[in-house]
Amino acid sequence: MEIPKTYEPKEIEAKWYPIWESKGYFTAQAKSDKPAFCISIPPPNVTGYLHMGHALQHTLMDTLTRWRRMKGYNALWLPGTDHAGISTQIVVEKRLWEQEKIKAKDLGREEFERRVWQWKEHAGGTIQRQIRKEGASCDWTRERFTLDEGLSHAVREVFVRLYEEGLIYRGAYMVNWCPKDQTALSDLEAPKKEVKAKLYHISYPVKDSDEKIIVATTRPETMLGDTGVAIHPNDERYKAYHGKHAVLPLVGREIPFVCDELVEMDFGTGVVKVTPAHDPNDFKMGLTHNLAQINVIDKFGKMTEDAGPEFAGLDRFAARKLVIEKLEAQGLLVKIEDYTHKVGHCQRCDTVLEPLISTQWFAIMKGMAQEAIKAVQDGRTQFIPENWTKVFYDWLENIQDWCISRQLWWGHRIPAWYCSSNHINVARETPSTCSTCGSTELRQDEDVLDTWFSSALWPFSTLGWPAQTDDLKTFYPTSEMITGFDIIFFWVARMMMMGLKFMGDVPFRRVYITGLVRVDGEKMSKMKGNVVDPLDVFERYGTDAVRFTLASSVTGGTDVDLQEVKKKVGGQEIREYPKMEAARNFANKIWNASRFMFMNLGDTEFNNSPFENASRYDYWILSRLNRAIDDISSGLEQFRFFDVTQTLYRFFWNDFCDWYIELSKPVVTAKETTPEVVAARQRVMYILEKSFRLLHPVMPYITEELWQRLPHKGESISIAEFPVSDQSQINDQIEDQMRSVIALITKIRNVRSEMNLPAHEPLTVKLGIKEEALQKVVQESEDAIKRLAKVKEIEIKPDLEIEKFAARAVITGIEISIPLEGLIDLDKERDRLSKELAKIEAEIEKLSESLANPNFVERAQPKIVEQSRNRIADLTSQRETVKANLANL
RNA sequence: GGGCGAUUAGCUCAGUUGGUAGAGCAUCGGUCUUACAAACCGAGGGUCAUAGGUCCGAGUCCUAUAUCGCCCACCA
Repeated sequence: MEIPKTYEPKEIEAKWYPIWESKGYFTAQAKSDKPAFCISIPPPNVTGYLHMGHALQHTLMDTLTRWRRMKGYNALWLPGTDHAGISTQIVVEKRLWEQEKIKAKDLGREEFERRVWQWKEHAGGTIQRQIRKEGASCDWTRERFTLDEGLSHAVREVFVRLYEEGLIYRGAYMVNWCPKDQTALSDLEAPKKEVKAKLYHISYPVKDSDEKIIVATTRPETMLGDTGVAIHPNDERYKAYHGKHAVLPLVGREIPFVCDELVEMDFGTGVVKVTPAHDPNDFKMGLTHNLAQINVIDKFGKMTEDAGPEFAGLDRFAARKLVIEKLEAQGLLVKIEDYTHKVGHCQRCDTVLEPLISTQWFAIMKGMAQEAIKAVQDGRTQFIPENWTKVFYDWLENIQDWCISRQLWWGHRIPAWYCSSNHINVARETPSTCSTCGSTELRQDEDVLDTWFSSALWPFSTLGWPAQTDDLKTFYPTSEMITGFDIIFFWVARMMMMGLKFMGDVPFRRVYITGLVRVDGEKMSKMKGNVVDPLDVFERYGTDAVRFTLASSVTGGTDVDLQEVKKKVGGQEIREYPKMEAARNFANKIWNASRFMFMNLGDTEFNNSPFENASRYDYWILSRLNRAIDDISSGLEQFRFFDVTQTLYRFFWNDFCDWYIELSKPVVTAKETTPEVVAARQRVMYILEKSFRLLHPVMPYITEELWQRLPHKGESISIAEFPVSDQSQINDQIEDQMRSVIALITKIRNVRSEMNLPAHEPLTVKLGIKEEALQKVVQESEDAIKRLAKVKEIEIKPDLEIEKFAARAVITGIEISIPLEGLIDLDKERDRLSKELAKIEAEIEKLSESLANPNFVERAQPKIVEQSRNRIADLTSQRETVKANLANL
């Protein structure tokens, strides 16, 4: 069979995915006797592109899904996309403007919606194609989109039920308003950012008095809407003002002093101006003290008529300047300080948000939040790593009502209709008459729901809810949720609440929270130019290699850091990723080990139990294999992806390639095909085949390709059984024995290298081995030692006599002498032995210190004490040997 | 202001009931040994951030401190 010398992933990857998909390997059964396993994908933006964060999470999800599928689960990885309200709408609006100079408003709602669908059809599908490239074993027959008919149905059902229960209400409250995007936002979409600003101290005259009080504000323009001045009820300094009024400068309005505990006496002067219409705190105080709400800023961020003729129409920031100028002119500006504080910004467009009072829909989350907390407390859902649990609790404990309406056109329209008398009709189906007054003139609410509202239903809406489908019965609760910490509140918490509310059970059993993918410790950003495009690196290193890299970078849920090395090639800068190179090399190693086997296979048939009457090293690799199976399985169970990949790497490269293949070579490559030779080939094939299956969840493409080339019949490794370990094949004794053989070979090589001996000159080696069993082991491994350490003659005795011109070494249980008449450099040998002696003595000293301590001997575990004694005995004998050899030089 | 995480070899990171510090990459030396130079063989390199404490014994547990990073919060 022709097989190239290096692994070329491109064609192989392109070949397999369509086969997997068309054969239906990833299609789960709605009803099955097998245990169910399900992961719902965190739906990416329908018009989005794959980034490294997806690649990371999808790799983990795919690895887990493939593993479970191979273990015989009815495994479902359910894919889909999110309509992503604001961001999609913004993208389409921008395109319309750039390409056609049309504003959305001019198109009208229906036409605009049609255009977005059009754009979705056109640009959509990209992300799905890219997910396929990752090798993701999603069940595309069950793909969902949040604006699907089915999901929209679920959204409506949930909205109506919550409304009927009084958990959704409509009202005029203060919300975060984005003057650019023209919509309300939830608190989560309004991250606070530190801003360098000024703190303006303004003096307000007290009515019927010559006194003035000083207030401090970062937003002087809002003073035009002040309707009160607040002080702390216990503040002695201002007791005299209780019940009095201040006269608002520039406006002349008389505004009352109010007492409120929200005021911090220690901050500034302890006096706060109160603008109920433009600050969340002031809004609350306004309600408490019945203060008027005067809107002086509109939804575009411009001053209103109520701000007065001089200010009306001005931008809020221009108004700020003008207010300051005027106050200064009147001598009412006391001072301006530099001040750094946090200001809410739009998550999408970074515009400084304006707190505004507006009529919106809200969901009351407190009760549901408590249920979600309980579900985690009693272990129905588990966070991994565990420390996210606390973050989750803290947020839910302090949850506020969720503003769920958005002033957008792209999304699930709120199922509320108003008659001409503004009676509210919330209904599953479009009503024809008002349920309150019977009016037939109904208009639907213009707003849509927050994107996250539909996402919150994702784990059950995608399985067919509210219909009681087989899918829903089989796969809910889903098994694992894998996502980033950045959407724990946006999404995970809300799924928990909605799942518990509407399904009566948690949406998933475990949540694995991943970190961020960084480059050289930095967040990726277009500005920095350090964005890594997954498709680009798939192309350059192979998808399997990138997957392996990502999986191996996942440790305790901490961030994944890709190192980057910049190289100039022909004046062009190329960015390389050493970890990916290493993983590519690993893939190449797998390729070449397989190549070795295929080259020597002939017409050898596959044998499921080729380990009858085999050699020690055969049983050794079998033991190593079974140990690896255990480690990999428990690692996958516990999301310990680093351990999984490391075990795969070490088992395959170090144990299998470096030792087993080398040890097997003479038999496997023999020209004559005796039954022993056939058996040896079958053993290599057996180990290799199991290795492919172990590797497959992480590296699906290369393993499928190679597995298919094996002589046995199997449809696809995707649906092959994941190896199960056989404890009876794990053999500590044999592993110990092989450790000695390996140590011996390594030591001889080491001496050769250290003594600068010719690389190819076969050596004669004398070994002093007292223990009979070990003697036997070494004797039986003579051929291997000769070949792998380049030795022509081995002599084994219980003790070695002193010899003048020889390099001497010692390992546990074995004394080594390599006669080097004429080749030896005595000074060099003396140096080498002295160093060795120093090492041994240092260890002896450490051990004897603890053994000399009676407390250690009494209190330490007996096992540990015994180990120390054995070790020290071994070291002491080694020391004597080295000393004697040194003295003889 | 609260909370969380990190600090181990030049770099990136492992280190699961406390019991002689590990890997990959990089470095140095040697090899085309017919699977693989994207390879093989060998070597060097760490007072585990600092200071205390518990313990026979601490990278691992406790308490402070420092530096970095992240999250949450209604001091205008």
